[in-house]
Amino acid sequence: MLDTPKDRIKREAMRLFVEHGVDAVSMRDIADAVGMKAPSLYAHFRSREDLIADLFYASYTEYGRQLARAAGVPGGFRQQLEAMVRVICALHAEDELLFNFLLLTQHGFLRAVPPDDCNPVEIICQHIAAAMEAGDIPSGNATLIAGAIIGVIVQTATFRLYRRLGQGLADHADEIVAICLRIVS
Amino acid sequence: MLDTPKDRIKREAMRLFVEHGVDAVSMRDIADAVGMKAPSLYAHFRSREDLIADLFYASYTEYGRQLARAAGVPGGFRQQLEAMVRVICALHAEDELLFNFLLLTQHGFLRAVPPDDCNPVEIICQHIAAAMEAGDIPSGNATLIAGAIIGVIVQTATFRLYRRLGQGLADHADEIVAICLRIVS
DNA sequence: TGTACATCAGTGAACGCGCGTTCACTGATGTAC
DNA sequence: TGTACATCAGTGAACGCGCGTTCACTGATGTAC
Repeated sequence: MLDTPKDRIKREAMRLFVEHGVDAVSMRDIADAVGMKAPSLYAHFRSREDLIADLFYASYTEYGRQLARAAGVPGGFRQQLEAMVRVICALHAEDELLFNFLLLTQHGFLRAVPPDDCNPVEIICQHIAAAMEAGDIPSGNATLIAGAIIGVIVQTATFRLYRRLGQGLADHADEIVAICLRIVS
Repeated sequence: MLDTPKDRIKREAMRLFVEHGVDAVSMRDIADAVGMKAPSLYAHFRSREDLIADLFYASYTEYGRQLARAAGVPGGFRQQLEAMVRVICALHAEDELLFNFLLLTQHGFLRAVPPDDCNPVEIICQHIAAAMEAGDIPSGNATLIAGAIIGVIVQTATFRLYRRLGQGLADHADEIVAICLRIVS
């Protein structure tokens, strides 16, 4: 079950997209990487766009679900923020390719992503706003603070992608948590 | 001198790239927007790639120069950091289209950008490292701290791009400066 | 066991299309005498 | 002033190419009797 043709297509497509950019990779390129011919891909995905959207949205909403679960840990807001940051770091360590794919393709999709309960950005924004309302952190522009926290994480992943950092997010988790806590202080 | 054909081509190309994504815009699209036919573009740029690279690198290194100048203000490290953050906010206000273009296309170019004196990321990294050496801020992983600061700014611009924030960077400059100072505290 | 048939992942050949780019040409503008 | 010529931004038509996708077909595998 771990290596169905469909899974292999998804993995190789993701690898090529990260390596060369989504638009530089053709259906023939993907098929080659999997060891198939291009028409065979259409037995598994209705179209190229379908394949890409499947890769993006499935992963993005899964990230949202994991984040929502972490946000539900007992304790005060700072414990919840720490749990959220750590789960993102863990997701990066678990599948860096997937994380990088989301990082690189985000701008092609974010316009179309609905701001629902599985949207990671929305989840963080709402938790910051709630913490401000509850008086757990100094009040201010919740969206701006949420953006700052997301920015710290995303840019660290970007630095890792471009080899400015020698280790992944998980190896810097303590420092990233500390920075995020300073932002909400 | 402000409206040569070449300048109009650059501006319309940038607008279309930001609006639809670089790969979704053809030379014919750009020519249409300018009111020309596609072959005319080749009187001004040797190729499509040349046009895009020109747009990106010229702007990116110009940002680097402005940042380097801001970093040279007299005073301690915190004054310099504030000056750098404010100049980026000002650049955003001055030409939001250009800023967004750099934001959206960065991943297509960052692999190829040389880490020289005009690279904005490099400038910030080096200033943070120097401040740590000098004991102006607590020592730690300079690259990580630099990434955090860059992340705060970049993500704020991203939130603005996707209309999560109603105002540009310049209108939030005070808050962004405050967050960045907290990061290096 | 052998035969007929259903299933289905994968293929080879072909399609129409839009792309980046080339090139001979046009037509307006400036210059020489 | 008028005529001949140079310059040069812009154009119409055409090119070869690689793209996403379709479709009739293959060939291996499983099932029925």
